Amino acid sequence: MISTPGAALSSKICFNSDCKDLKSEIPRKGWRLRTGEFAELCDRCASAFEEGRFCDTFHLNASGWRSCVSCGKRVHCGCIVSVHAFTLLDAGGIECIVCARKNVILGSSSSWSQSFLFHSSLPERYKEYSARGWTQLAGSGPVPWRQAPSLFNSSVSQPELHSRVPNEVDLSTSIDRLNVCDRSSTPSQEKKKIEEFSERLMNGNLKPGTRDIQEKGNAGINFEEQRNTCLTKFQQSSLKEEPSNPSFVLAVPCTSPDEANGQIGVSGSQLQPKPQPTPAKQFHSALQNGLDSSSETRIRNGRTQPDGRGKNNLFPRYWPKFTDQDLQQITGDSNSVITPLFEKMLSASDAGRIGRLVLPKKCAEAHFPPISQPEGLPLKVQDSKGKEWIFQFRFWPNNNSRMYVLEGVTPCIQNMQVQAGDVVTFSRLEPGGKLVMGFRKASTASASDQDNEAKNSNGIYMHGDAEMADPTSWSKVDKSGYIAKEALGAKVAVSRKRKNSMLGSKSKRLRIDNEDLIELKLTWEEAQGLLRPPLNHVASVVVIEGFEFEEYEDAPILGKPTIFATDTMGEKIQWAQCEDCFKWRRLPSNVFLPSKWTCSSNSWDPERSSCSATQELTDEQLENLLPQCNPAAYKKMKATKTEPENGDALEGLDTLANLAILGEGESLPASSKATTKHPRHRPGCSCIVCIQPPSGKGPKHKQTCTCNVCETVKRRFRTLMLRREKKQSQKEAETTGKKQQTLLPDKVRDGDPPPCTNAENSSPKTKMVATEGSADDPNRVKSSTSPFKGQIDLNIQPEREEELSPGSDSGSMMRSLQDATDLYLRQQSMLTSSGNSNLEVTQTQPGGRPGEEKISSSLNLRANHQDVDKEPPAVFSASAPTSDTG
DNA sequence: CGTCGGCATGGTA
DNA sequence: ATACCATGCCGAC
Repeated sequence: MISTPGAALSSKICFNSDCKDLKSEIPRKGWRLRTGEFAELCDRCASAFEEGRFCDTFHLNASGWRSCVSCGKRVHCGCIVSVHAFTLLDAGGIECIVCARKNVILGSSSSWSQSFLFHSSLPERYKEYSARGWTQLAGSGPVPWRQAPSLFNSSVSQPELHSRVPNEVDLSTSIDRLNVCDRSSTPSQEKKKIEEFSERLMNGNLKPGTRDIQEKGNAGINFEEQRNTCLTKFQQSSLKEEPSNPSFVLAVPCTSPDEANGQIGVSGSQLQPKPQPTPAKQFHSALQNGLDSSSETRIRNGRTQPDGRGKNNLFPRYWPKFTDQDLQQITGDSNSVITPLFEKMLSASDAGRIGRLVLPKKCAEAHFPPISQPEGLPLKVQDSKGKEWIFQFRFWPNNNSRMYVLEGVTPCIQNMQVQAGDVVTFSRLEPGGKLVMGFRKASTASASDQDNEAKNSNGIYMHGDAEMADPTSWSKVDKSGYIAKEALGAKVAVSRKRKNSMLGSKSKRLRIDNEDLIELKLTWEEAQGLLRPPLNHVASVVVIEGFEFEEYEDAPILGKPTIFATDTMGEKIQWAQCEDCFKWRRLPSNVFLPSKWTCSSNSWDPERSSCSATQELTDEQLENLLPQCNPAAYKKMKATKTEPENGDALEGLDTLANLAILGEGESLPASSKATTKHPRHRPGCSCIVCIQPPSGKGPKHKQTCTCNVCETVKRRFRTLMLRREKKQSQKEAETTGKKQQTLLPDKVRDGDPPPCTNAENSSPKTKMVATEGSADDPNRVKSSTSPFKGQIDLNIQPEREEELSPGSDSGSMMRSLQDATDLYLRQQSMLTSSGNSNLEVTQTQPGGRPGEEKISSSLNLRANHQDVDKEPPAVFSASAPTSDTG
């Protein structure tokens, strides 16, 4: 597909043989050819090339597309244009340059600094540390690394790297290379050598002269932190990037003057430059840097290992699950960047009086300084209050392996008032590379066991020191958790009061299972479907890995539930209910309503822009429009005069969304949700839905936020869209005939009530319905017909909940609304100017109790992937009645 | 006798 | 089958 260089260069035609456009007078350079010259391209192709979408544009049907083993993104590996967009992996497969670079950069930036090492007072140790400095290595050049040499040499897009002194560069990268080798493929002998070598390198960076306390026996003593060294400075410089160099943290086009091509923006990197995160949100960048950026698989499985070292090695249960609040609590200082490392649920042994915290081996090796002697090193750790502690980081030989422990943790653990079952988190604070320890109370403690934990100990992430958690900032989340706990009743009560609770590994797992016993029947997809852009906000479009996402300044909202239908003219419409008079009004299908919409806002039908105007729909029509969906919901929606929605509606939605996500293991049995299937949405999940404060309240993620949470949500959303679209296509192909039969637009006019919108079109939402039936039924996700238990009415009021039968089938209602959601999503993809409308989805919660609070969660992301637009909106089987019930 | 330190054992992934 | 890790065990103090 690439024509021969000579011919193309000499011609007036764009070098791209698939283009044939004329080059401009001053042709733009594309990739470097084997002759050394550059391909001369027309503007269009040059732009595509520079933006990294050349192969996507011109080689889509060519062979050679492969998927990045890390993020799953497809990369064209079959031409010269994209030759630098990927790197071949030792174990086979390829990794896109974004991931490859990210991993390497992560390795660099994640290098622990000695600032959290307590400097040993032992002379031997000093000898070891200082005898062989890393400058030796620096002078000897980079340690062999063959996978992605360009990753280390970029200067165009990573000026910070060049601002570093060469030694620093060599040190950081070399050590991490060593570590990468160490953790991945080197034989044990060599591994040991490398490990010790790297250890010396690391330790050589220590300053022998600074000595604060003795090596041992000082656990729990606070002290002033020591300042950093050049390695730390590197971390500072690299993480506190200049606004003009925003691409360091984000994946950047692979660019290197050392490369033959020197091209920029090959397909491996499709991220467009994003606004620089504010300093206060730098941890987002760090997170983004450290966390997976594009893999649905990884999203499903939880966060990726955020640190370069040990990446892909840690078990999911050790993956950190930090929320913004957590990070902010840790950082406090807005200039700090926090990088989650790992977390561990405290075992009885850990929390016992022995004061030994067993560290997961891979975590220890990945994130803590290498140690070659069993006595290890004293480690400085700062807790979330800013208090600093000294632990002895050491290991025991064990079965030809090592068992890493932190000794002397008892004072800290007692100080934090954590116990077995609680979770301790480790993260790194930049600048300084300080090791930060946080705690998260176990989520399932029964109230009787832990009255003092009250609402904060309900599975929503918080730090152990309860007084640190700002109650206001947690209000909504607390409510969510509170509801969850209430709804679950005794099910989730897990006693933790025994000091030596003997929470063995088995117990631990059971514990996790219990955490997941939130029988909320909403899936992530469902929750996603609830989210709408805020009103009257123009979205900024951010392109992430080739996908466009709309981002809004304000928190997303959940809009008014409407029912989509097709009128007799085949025009798509929707029915919305006035907030005041509860009459149903006909609206164009592409409009979106705020949650509190009234007739007076009905600008589309002036004649019915007042509550005094009659309703077009007859009761019968309405009845037929709704009941198939959900009698309970119908009852509610049909209600003509009940108390208006209270102001907590959105709160309730937040709660719902939180709960929904908490329960997102979806319909998996709790036991299988625990650690492997969907660790993300366990209690403590840090996904945006779980952590997002209610609309308009509390800190929000900015539209430019690139934190892992936001990125994850975006990717997930994208995947959701694709999946749904695919399903939709399949289903539509299967049921086209049926639909045609059910589409009887004239019937309504004749008095035949319109069927529920979802009656025939629930296919794309099948998966979303989910979760009905037994929680143990692995197939229930696929079922769209079984009773839809456990739904939550997002807008329900406690008073009204009483009318709802817990066992009532509101699934069809949900499906209806999901249909609407689907329509909305598709419309969003097609109608670029309709971002100011809203939908609202209503569900009922069987376990709902009067007085329970509700919150709302919101998120407004829109995937604009081409695939999403391929299919037309679903044809809704409901027709628009035109008769007026007067 | 209680605690500590180190190692061994066995369940689990 | 293996590695990991929770914790049991035991000698030293």
